[in-house]
Amino acid sequence: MAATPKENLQKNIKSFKIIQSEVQSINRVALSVDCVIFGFDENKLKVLLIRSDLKKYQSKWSLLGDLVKPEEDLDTAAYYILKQRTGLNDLYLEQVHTFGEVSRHPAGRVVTVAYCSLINIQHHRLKILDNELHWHEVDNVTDLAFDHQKIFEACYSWLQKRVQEHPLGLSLLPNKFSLRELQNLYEAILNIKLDRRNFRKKFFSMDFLVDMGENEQNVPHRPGRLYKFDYEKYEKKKKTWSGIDF
Amino acid sequence: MAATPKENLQKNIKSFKIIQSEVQSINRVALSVDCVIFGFDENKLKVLLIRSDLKKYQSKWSLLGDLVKPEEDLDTAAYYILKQRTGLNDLYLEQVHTFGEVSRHPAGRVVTVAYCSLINIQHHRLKILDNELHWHEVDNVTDLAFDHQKIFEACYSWLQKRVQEHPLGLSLLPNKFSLRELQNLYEAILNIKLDRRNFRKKFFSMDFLVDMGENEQNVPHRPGRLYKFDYEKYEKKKKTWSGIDF
DNA sequence: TTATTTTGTGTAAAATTTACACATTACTAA
DNA sequence: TTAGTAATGTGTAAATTTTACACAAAATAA
Repeated sequence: MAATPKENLQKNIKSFKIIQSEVQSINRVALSVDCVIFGFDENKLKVLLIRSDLKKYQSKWSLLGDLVKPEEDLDTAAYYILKQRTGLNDLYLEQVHTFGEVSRHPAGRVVTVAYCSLINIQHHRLKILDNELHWHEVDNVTDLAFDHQKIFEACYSWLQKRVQEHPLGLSLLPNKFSLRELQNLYEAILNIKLDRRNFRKKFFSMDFLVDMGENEQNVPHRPGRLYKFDYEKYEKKKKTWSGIDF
Repeated sequence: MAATPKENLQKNIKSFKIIQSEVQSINRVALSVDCVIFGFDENKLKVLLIRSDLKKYQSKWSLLGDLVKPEEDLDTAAYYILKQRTGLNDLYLEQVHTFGEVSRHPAGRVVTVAYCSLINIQHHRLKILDNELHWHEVDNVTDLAFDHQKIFEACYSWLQKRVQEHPLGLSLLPNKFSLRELQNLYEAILNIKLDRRNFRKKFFSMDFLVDMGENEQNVPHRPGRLYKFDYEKYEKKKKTWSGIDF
């Protein structure tokens, strides 16, 4: 059934005109941010979870999140959660996706913006350990509260793709790292084995690693060279064309 | 200054516990979706814009968007805008990013979720033409209303990256297309020139093009072969590893 | 029938990716 | 001190992919 011209006009007006009265009216929803915080320890990729304290999700694990306040930017809200828990410092944070299914949250309509963060577990000791906050191996993460499993998996997939084209993964390592550590990191994130010689060749040829002139300490075998990543150089060189391929 | 244990506890409780009273309280914001709708015509990449009718943004162009209703999924809201304007049909829609700066909208706090859509201009005639709704060449898009310029540019960059790894661009073409049309499309989106022979070789080697056994009609020169894209085959073959490179 | 325009095709060179093995270094334990 | 252990560091050949590039064939228009 075709709409009358009048109906069309009404639709039309609603569709592009966001006016103050509507913004202030009941057309509002609660907005939260949820952070998928990755760490790397014992050659395992880990994620930071907390015990949900909603009865409905009793005993289930959940991501760290909070409501966004009306006077708070989204990114700010996400940083705040990280700061609270880990004490901030050169951490990597990026928005991944927004989840807005009507009934995703038991307390009512809550739209959540998912952020992915990568932190170095050694450098950032956890600050508040209530509710059993701790690191979980990603392989063991199942059955999270709410739709957090879905959010977690979206962020994990995002990370696996993203580390292949961007050096964000290095945020999981100490500033000085050996090539073996770097390779372990990639193998853990991507869940594959890589050839050691080709991995080195690849990274050296990208030419972003700076030789620190130091070796590893306290390893029960020949120590590896330590490098740092030259982010400045990387920023200058960013490439836009990588070829059509799917 | 360090927080007291009590302060810490309060922070902590706030940080993971989203309770009903909070959801229903003033901790709410208006939520909108904005669609960056791309089309392809006359070998140019185009985007669908409407004239803003807010006085503050008089004479400026803006994206198509609307408030999300409390009982409406995000994706649904985005689809609805497209349906309204173009009459729906096999269109491509994907969420790109959420923009939530506190003062991005003059009517108050409005967080907006940006979607990118690709439609075939021939197949979808515009339905409602008020407010000078029409297609603009992407090169001429400047100075949009609100933060829409930023949103547009984010979606355009996203598209340029995305077409290199996903066949979404084909949504901009008719079902049957020639390789020249396909190449023109890629050249328009990426704003580069591609070698014709290598472009064909690449696409044929991916092996997703199905020869329709037909040729172009009514061209003033040798007509090209027509192909369609085999999405099913593509879905089966999706690859996960493309190699570290940045 | 001739001129014009665009399609369709192959090959050689360069660059990149892959597979693969052995000597070196440092620590540990006898 | 010496032998064993465990990981580092390195090069090359083959395979694959990417790039650069030119000419004959097909259809239309004059």
